[in-house]
Formats: sequence, C-alpha cells, structure tokens
Amino acid sequence: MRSSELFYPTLREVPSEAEIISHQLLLRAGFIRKASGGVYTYLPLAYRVIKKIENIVREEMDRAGGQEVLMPIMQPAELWQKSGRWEVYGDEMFRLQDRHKRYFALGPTHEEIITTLVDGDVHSYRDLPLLLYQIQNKYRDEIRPRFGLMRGREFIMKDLYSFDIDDEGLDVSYQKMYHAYNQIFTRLGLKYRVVEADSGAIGGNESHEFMVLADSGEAEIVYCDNCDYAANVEKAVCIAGETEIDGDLLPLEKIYTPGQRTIQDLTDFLKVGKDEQIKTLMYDADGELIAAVLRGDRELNEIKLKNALGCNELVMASEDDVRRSCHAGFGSLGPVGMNVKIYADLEVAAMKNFACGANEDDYHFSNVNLGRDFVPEAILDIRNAVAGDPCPLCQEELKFLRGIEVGHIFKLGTKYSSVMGATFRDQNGQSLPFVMGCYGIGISRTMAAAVEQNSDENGIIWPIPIAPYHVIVVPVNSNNEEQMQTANSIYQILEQEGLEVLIDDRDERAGVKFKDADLIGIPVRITIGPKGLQENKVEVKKRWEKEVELVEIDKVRERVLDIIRG
RNA sequence: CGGGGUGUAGCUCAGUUUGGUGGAGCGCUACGUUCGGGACGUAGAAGUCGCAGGUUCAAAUCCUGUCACCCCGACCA
Repeated sequence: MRSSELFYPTLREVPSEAEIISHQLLLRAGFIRKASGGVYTYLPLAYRVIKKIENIVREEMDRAGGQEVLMPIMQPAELWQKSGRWEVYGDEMFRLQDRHKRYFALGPTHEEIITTLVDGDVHSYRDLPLLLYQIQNKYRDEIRPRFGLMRGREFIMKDLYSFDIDDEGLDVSYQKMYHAYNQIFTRLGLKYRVVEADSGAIGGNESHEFMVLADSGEAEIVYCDNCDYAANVEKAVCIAGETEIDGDLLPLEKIYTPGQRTIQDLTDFLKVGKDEQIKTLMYDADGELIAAVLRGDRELNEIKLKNALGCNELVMASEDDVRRSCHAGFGSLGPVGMNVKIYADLEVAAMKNFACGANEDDYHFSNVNLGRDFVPEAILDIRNAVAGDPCPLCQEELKFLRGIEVGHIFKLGTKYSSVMGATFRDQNGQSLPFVMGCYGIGISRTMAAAVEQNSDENGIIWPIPIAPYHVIVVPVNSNNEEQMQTANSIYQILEQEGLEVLIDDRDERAGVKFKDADLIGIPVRITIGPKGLQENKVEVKKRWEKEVELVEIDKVRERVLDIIRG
C-alpha cells in the first residue's frame, strides 16, 4: 500500500477530548474518529487491526469446536420479556419501535436469541455439546461512556455460547474456552492475567476475567506472587485473620460525642484508631432494612454482601428510613441494640473493645464486643481486600495491579434455558434444560488495550501479530529516483513474501515520514537514504528499539522475515 | 443521576471579566527555495463564535433555555 493513497489522517496535536493514551493515539494516528459519545468509526488502519484480532479469535474459537454464526442486532422485545430481562436490563438497553409500535432492543448481548434458536432446532442430547459464536457490534447505553474505545456504547464483541447436557459437559466446554482464551491473548502479544471474577448480572456461578495489564485499567486485580491466586477485587476472598479474643473485655461505655459523625471525626475526638472502630452501613435488601458492620478503615464490598444475602436488589438505605428504624441518623449508628439483621465482617469478630455509634444522635459506645453486646445474624466476608492481606490460598501477602477487562467467561448453568423453556431429550427421553456457558471478548476494547500497553512518547508500538502493516518502507526523498527504485524493489520483494508493507511515497520531508511511521506504530521501518545507498545498504529499525541496523540490500528480505516471523 | 468543566477556522487555543467591524499557531491551496526526525518565504481560502430566544442603537461577550462533548462520583455512617 502506498502511503500517498492510504486514508490515515494524522494529527500533530492531541485532541482535547482524549484523556487516556490509547484514545489520544488512536485519534492522532488516524485510526478512529468519533461519530457520537462512545460511538466510533474505524478508519482503514484500525479496521486492519480489528480484523487481525478477529481472525486470531476466530481461529481459536474454531479450533475449540466453535461454529461461527451471525445473529441479529435488532431483537424483538418478546424474547427479552420471556427471559424477564426486558425490565431487569433497564436504561442500559437501547430500545426502539417499528412502524407498528412493536418494541425491539439493540442487542447488548445474545443469550435470548441464541437460547431460542437452539431450543427450536436442537432436540436431542445426541446434538450436544454445541458451541456457537459470532463477532459483531453490541449496543449498551452505558451510564458514562468513556476513554474512547475503552467503554463505548457501540463496540465489537465476540460472544460464544455453549450448550451441554449437564454440569460435567459444561465444565469441559468451559475448560476449552479457558484454554482458547489463553491462546488468544498470548497470540495477540499482550501481557494479561486471568482472574477469578464475580459473575454479576449475567448470572451463573463460575467466572473468570482476562485482564490486560495497564495502569489506566478500570479494574483492580488482587494477586499473589507466591501462588497462582488472582482475582478481581470485587471477588477477592478475605480470610479471617487471627481470632484472638483473649484479654479483658472492658465494660461497655456510652460517650457523649456532639457533632461527631465520621470515622475520622471519631478518630480525632476519642483518640482511637480507625481500626479500633467499626462502621455500620444500612442497606435496603429487597425491601428489608439490614445493617452491615465492618472495621472503620475498611470498605464494604457490596457485591459480596449482595451475593451473601442472595437478594436481587441492594441499595443504600435512605437517612429517613434509617432514622425511623434506628432512631438515629447516619454517623451515630451501631449494632448494639439495633432491631434489624446485622451482618458482620469476619474481621469484626476478631476485634474487641471497639467503638461505634450508639443509635442515638451525638452518642457513641466504646468497649463494644461482638457476642456480648450484639449478636450478628451472620459473620461474613463482606469487605474489599487491600494490599497486604493474606492470600486465601497460601497466606502470603496479596498485591494489587490494574487491568482492562478484555475477556470474560461464565458458567450460566440453566439460568436462561429454564426461564425460557429451552430443553432437549436425554437418553431416557426425559426433557432437560440446556446447561449453558457464555464467553465474551471485547474486540475493539482489545485494540485499545493493546495501545494502552504498547506505546512510547512517539506513538503506538503495535505487537507484530496485530500490527496494521508489518513493515513501512521510507525513501528519505521521494523525488530521488535511485531511492524510489530501491524502495519499490524492496517493497515488492517483501510483499511477495506475504508481508504487509506500506511504502511512504509521499512528497514529504524525511522528518514528517519518520514521525508518522512512529505514530502509527508499524513494527519495522526500512529507511532508504543517500548515505546507505553509497554502500548498497538500507536501514532497518524496530519500532520498539532505538538502534538502527545497516543491512545490505540483498539481505533485507531475510532480515525482515527474521524479525517479523521470529 | 449528582457534581465540575468545555463548545470560537480541519486541529490546538486566545478574545468573554469591562458589549463597539472575529484573532494566532499548526493544517489546507498556489508559487519559489529547501530536503535524514513534524522546513522557510510570499500570496490565498477558510468561522451563521454549539443552537434557540431575550436585553441593547449594537452581543462571541450580558440574561434565559437547550443541545453536544469531556472529567469526577456511591469511601459516606
């Protein structure tokens, strides 16, 4: 491809709308342009990258036994009503009406469609397992689309759905996908980590996320250097510390604490550490008021609490509700004498003589003890893990990283098949719901994540497997016949080898060509200039290294193949 | 949804406080010089100042409304 004909409008300055590096560089390098908030056009360079990612994904899905299909983006409301998600999905689903006022959804995901499809045409255990996937646009009206391709309202996703006879079959399908995903992200040339995850709204009981490591990632990863443990912080297990309740339990004391509301207030006022207090958080769990108590310096993990309670909706209680039930406002709450169910974090059970609100405005208790002064409904793991916590597997200290979630696999079980009545006949002629799994990869997000992980001050540095072109040939002066001839001949030789080559034939100064080549991140640059030509040599430069190699012209083919093919 | 910010030429921004004929740099077009890390000169094109109302002799500037874009946010008990 000739640069003079390629549509890649590069920008010299950083567009003001872009905050993170991948967004800035994809805009500057002429890969993407915004059509609307969270909605982008992929220009030629970007689309080449997208197709390369897709093809690697496709190959691994096919290898794992998947069959590619293409389902509709526009989905009838009835299917969503049948699964119950027409209501549940809420504002995040784009909805539209046809001329007959019938409702449709723009597919945010495809469980409803695929379950209906398979139910209609698969009737026997003999036809299972079945793994179907597609790669297409997904639509989610995110609360806050942001960071360019990182969180869009329209994005490209690969989604595979597995259908099995039973849980053992699902385990096999899940393992296949787990393995395929590792193959994919390894082949893409990205540094990533697999973590245990919460299965969230999609449902199901086992789930892993594939995280590309990057400081700008929205997800926090907890991991252990000593063993394989790694989890999303949402999921990371906190184990009970040493429970040491020995020592004297001091008598409960009520203290006048005018105007003291926050943990920090109390720390200053009572001169007690945050780890010697507990905080009490009131929640509305499916309409029932409950209290969660944890150490003053900890954060509640709502997902853990919600999972532990098994409730559908968990929201913070309003101050009015709290006052009605506990006769005190936020800031003076505590578990002692409270007439709602109390769920205590594991750590609270290991504390003694701690301070907390007295359920009376402007009063707190000190020397409170669990068991003596209040009895919780349950003692649970409901806090967020923090750096330094012991690993739940090996007790070594846990560490933290940030990551971008690019893949997520779930065991769904019969969650969808049973509500939608999707069944097959087993060996005994019995009707059973399909046991399902679903497995997603954010294709467009993966492209952004790759940039996030691979760039320098000059621009993008594409990993070779997904680079839009492998090589860029740069004649220093396009008006010099000898240079252009050499450039063209190298260009042809490399293309004949099956490499994807760009030749910068533009009538631009060398500096401009170099800047653009760096910006768009082509892995190998071949520079043809007067100095080299005198010795019958050209320069070969790897985008990720500073040094330039001088290579004899008839050895260029070999040298470049060596770099690209490894 | 709450909070904050920004909309002026293709891009980055000044001008708005204190109303009085819309600017710069880059990019673009033409010509000339230049030609190994975003060249220089000359000439030129380019903007209903996000949109709609209002105030005023006069609005990019003041007022009201509205739209779009960006950032932050359940750390609180």
